[in-house]
Amino acid sequence: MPRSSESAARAAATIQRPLCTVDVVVFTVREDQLHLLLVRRPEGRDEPQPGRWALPGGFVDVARDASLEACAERKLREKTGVVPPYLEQLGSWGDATRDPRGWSATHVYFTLMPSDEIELQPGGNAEEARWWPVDAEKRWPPLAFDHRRIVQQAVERLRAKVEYTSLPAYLLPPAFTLTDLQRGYETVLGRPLEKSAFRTRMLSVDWLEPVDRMRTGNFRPAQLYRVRRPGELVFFPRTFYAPK
Amino acid sequence: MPRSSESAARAAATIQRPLCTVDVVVFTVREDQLHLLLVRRPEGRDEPQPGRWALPGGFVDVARDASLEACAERKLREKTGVVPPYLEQLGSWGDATRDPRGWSATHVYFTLMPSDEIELQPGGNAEEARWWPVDAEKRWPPLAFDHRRIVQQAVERLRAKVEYTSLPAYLLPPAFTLTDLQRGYETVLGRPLEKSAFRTRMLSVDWLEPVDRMRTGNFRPAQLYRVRRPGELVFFPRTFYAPK
DNA sequence: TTAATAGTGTCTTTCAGACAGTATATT
DNA sequence: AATATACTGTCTGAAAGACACTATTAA
Repeated sequence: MPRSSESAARAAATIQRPLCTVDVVVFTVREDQLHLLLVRRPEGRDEPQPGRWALPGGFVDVARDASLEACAERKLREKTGVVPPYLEQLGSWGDATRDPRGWSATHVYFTLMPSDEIELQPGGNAEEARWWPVDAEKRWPPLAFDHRRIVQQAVERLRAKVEYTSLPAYLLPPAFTLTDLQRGYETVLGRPLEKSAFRTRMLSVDWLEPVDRMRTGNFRPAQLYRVRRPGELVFFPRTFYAPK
Repeated sequence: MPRSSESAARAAATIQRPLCTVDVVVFTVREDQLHLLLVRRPEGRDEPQPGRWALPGGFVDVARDASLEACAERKLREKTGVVPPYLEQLGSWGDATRDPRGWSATHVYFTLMPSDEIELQPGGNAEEARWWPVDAEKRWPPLAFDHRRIVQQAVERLRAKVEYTSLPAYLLPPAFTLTDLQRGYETVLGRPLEKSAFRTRMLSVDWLEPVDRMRTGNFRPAQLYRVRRPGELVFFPRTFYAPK
């Protein structure tokens, strides 16, 4: 990969290397609203953007992290104590000015998880970690670095992909009803879906299996389902129609 | 982004940084076949993978490259002399073992271009640059690093996206007929599409405009079209149906 | 006039939207 | 029995597949 005029060994040894970080956008649903996780940066006077809210993340540690994805999983474990059921790379942002410490590239992953699994773990330095509603962007705090732009892209990608994939299943506990699942979709998309078409779509692809338990308590019991192959993503042949 | 126990300044200064590279997957169509561009790595004895075929790319140069994307554009200019009409980030691959020189992260972009615009520019060191047909994977040379895997992902992404976007327009010269465009789609997808449905789809979204010229020469003249907003990508509401 | 390519029309199929109707539990 | 929620059926509509048909040029 070095240009032919460079000696590779020299280039690898001497070329100035950008900073290399990983950030994670964590989505969940609480109280029928899509939320994402932000953490407060420490206040130390050597810190850039002290006290600002930011995506959970940090430097790749070449000694501990086998790969970018492993690094994302570590950051996530440190903040939420959870091994993500689904982790997708959103993209990379790298340029000379996004971080005052120098040319830096961040590698962003996103994940979805049921909120009741999560116990937020404040970092050793009394960092806060908090859920913020995705809508109500006006009321977000100012974000560190270019994280606002990154979050916007993540939300865009999530919404686009929910139109034709099984992504919202990862917002739910292992067993759920079709109504739960539909509410998951509707919460992410921010619009109602038609019940009959929704159920036909979900059951026409063989990715759910009924568990032999029903959800009871509220009037007529409902069939509980679970995902056949957790970790995989299912693609539907069309997007939901946009409403008129 | 550093862990709270670390001083940011110290971390930025002392943490060992991964190598940071950019690679580009360049697609084109020649003789009704999808091709991609590979370059031969130099033979110098300090070079890893000497003489192997690889994606065009190389180290990010923090002094010259304003961003990852700018770096991709530079690599491309050096190899093909072309400013890409479309450039999309495919993803990043970073781990401890993919490059013998150390922990490295590569940032991969892909692009499509009409092949007649391109004059391959061998590097100063008599590197070769060559087009390879995407099918006939068996007859590819062994690729350097993890580039085979990356190429496979790029092809997958391209084919998936062609099902519901206007991507193949970037394989064509600025003015083209609907038949040309259909052939572009068919070449990428490797299967025939139905003419009537294809034309209806293309014209139902307002992204093409007729130029007041016809393609003549071969029997009945055909209307030439151009893309209304070059650089943009159009999304169609459905994928083409998979054939039975 | 024929060959070859450009372009249209018609019928079927697939699947989502709309919405009404039936089913089964709790109270 | 009333009610709330679970689930199904039927009709419509949008866009793709299949394929036949018409249109316009060069030779």
